[in-house]
Amino acid sequence: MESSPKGFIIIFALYMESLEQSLSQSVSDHLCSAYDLLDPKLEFQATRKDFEGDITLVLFPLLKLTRQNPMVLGEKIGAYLVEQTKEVSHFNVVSGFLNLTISEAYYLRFLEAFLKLPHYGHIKPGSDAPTVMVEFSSPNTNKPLHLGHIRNNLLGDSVSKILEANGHHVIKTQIINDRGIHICKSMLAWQRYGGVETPESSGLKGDQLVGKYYVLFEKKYREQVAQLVAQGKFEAASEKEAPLLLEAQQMLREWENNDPEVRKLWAQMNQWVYEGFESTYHKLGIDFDSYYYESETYLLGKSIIEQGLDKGVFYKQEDESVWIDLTDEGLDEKLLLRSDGTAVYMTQDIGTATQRVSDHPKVEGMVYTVGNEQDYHFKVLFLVLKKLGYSWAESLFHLSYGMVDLPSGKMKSREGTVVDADDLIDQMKNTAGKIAAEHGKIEGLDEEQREALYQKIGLGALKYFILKVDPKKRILFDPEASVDFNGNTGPFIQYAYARIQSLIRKVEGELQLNLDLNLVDKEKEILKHLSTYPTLIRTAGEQYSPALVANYLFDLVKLFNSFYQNVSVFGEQDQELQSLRLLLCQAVANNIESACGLLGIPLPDSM
RNA sequence: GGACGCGUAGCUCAGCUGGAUAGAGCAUCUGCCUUCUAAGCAGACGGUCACAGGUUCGAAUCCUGUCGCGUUCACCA
Repeated sequence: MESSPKGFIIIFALYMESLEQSLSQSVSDHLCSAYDLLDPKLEFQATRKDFEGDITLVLFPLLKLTRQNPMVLGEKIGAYLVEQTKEVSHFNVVSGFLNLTISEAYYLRFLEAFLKLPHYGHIKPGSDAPTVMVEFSSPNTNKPLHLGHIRNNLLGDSVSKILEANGHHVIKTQIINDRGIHICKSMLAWQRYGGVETPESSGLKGDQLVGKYYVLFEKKYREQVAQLVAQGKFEAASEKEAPLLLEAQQMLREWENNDPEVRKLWAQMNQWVYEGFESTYHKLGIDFDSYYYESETYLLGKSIIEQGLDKGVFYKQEDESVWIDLTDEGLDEKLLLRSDGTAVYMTQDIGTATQRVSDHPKVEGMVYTVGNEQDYHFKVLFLVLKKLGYSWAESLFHLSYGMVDLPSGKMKSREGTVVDADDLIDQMKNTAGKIAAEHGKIEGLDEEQREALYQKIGLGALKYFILKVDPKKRILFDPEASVDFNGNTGPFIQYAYARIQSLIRKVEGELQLNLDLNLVDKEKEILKHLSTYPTLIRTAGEQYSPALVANYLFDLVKLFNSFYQNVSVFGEQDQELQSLRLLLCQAVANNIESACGLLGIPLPDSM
């Protein structure tokens, strides 16, 4: 089994895809010989609910080629398929659509194949599989993570898992913006107004503590400006000359000059922030394989700009600032290095990208998970890297996503409407506990088990809520709606899984699958849906979209619930039918586990 | 103003590489717990797919224009 993962996958993962392929081949053969056509394009689709059949061939595109009317053509192809293939059991033609019914034996064999793999449809990366780096999170180090970061983290993490399921090696990474004036502001405020406070002494998470001083700086700075203006020493317009700000700028220069005192404080405060972030990542169930720090890559960026100047890709203005002209590409001219030689945002990103490739020479692609307000930045970055001639620059992708807005509008720190990540995670967990208690489902669980359960449900609800929306669309985060655990939600998915686990716990002995049984409609619907999973994984990977996985899961669980509530499993007297149903449930549970794994959603065995 | 994105049921969203009568969840209303977990199931109600043209056998889907919302066009990150 281990020896030949590729062959293994082809046999099983493509079981249903091969159905379409083999049908396609048969139809094509028939058309070519009967109508003298060359490789006609065939369009298959799932048969609509209201019609009898499983898979449908659209006849319209073939009418002109064959000069037949739809009824006649459909009858001919249908009859041919029933006679020539063992998969098609019968057919009907309705106004241009040839509906084919697939034999039950085919679905049963599919179920047998499905159960043999723990993650049916996922492709195990071989040793020669391509490596992709996925960058996400990349927070500012001056404030705690908020709801927007949660979307970023969940997207990046899930897309990483989806790419892995598509047979890629994935390196999850971040770029940490640990350099710049904003850090110095927090440092200065801490020095002046805190001095001794640490996470331990204050009981605050490190990121919260540093964030507190960043806010404090802004407050003191505003006060200072106001005071100076009141004293007539100052025009409001020249607020950038205020002593506190000048002091922060002085600190940045000292940092760049490697002043040991400043560097020590900087290292200390950043460490606090990182520890705070890690605790939030841990709560979210997220981790990273590598970290990049702007303080370590911006110099490389500068040297690459120099190389680009030599190559003539960039040009220097009279004031010594460096630019690239992208007007031929329909974009503007873009600054890459300031006139004083210092780095800008772009400089640093160029450095980080090249650093990553030199650290991981096998990297064939990079995904940047960054909000859509930076669409333009990444367009420029990718173009710059291409113009510098890097081969890997051809396979860069900006995983751009929409903002998370509140019913009251945008989150604004000034108005205190920012939804803190830690608070939100805790709230979801509390809500899970409250609802579980209302349902009377926590009897017999000890405190530890309850906590673990609430954690899973709360996190599942949060992740599903965020990931089910198409990444590029903005999300409206309504606290009211987010605590609803009915309908299209994470707990809905988890609940179905828990119900199946409950059934499976009752099973004694080995279950045998008889391939010669009759299926009821609801069983067949589930198998049909399961059969689309491999294609779904591939599409989700191509489109970098966890939302597709979430929608797939929702549809699966709806079908399962309907089956569960209308078809009895243990009430079935026929042992073979009972086994079939239990195995079908097992397959659904396996699939929920695989798909939830891609979304990072944990599953409880009971709830 | 230029560029990019979005506009589908009261609300939140699927569907968008063109295919049959546009689908879900929430909300509202009916039923269903003496049978495997009711965080569920069965059903009802709800639509000018922003608007106007075009492409064709066929358009929510593709093209053009208009309107509305958002983002972006810094020697900020």
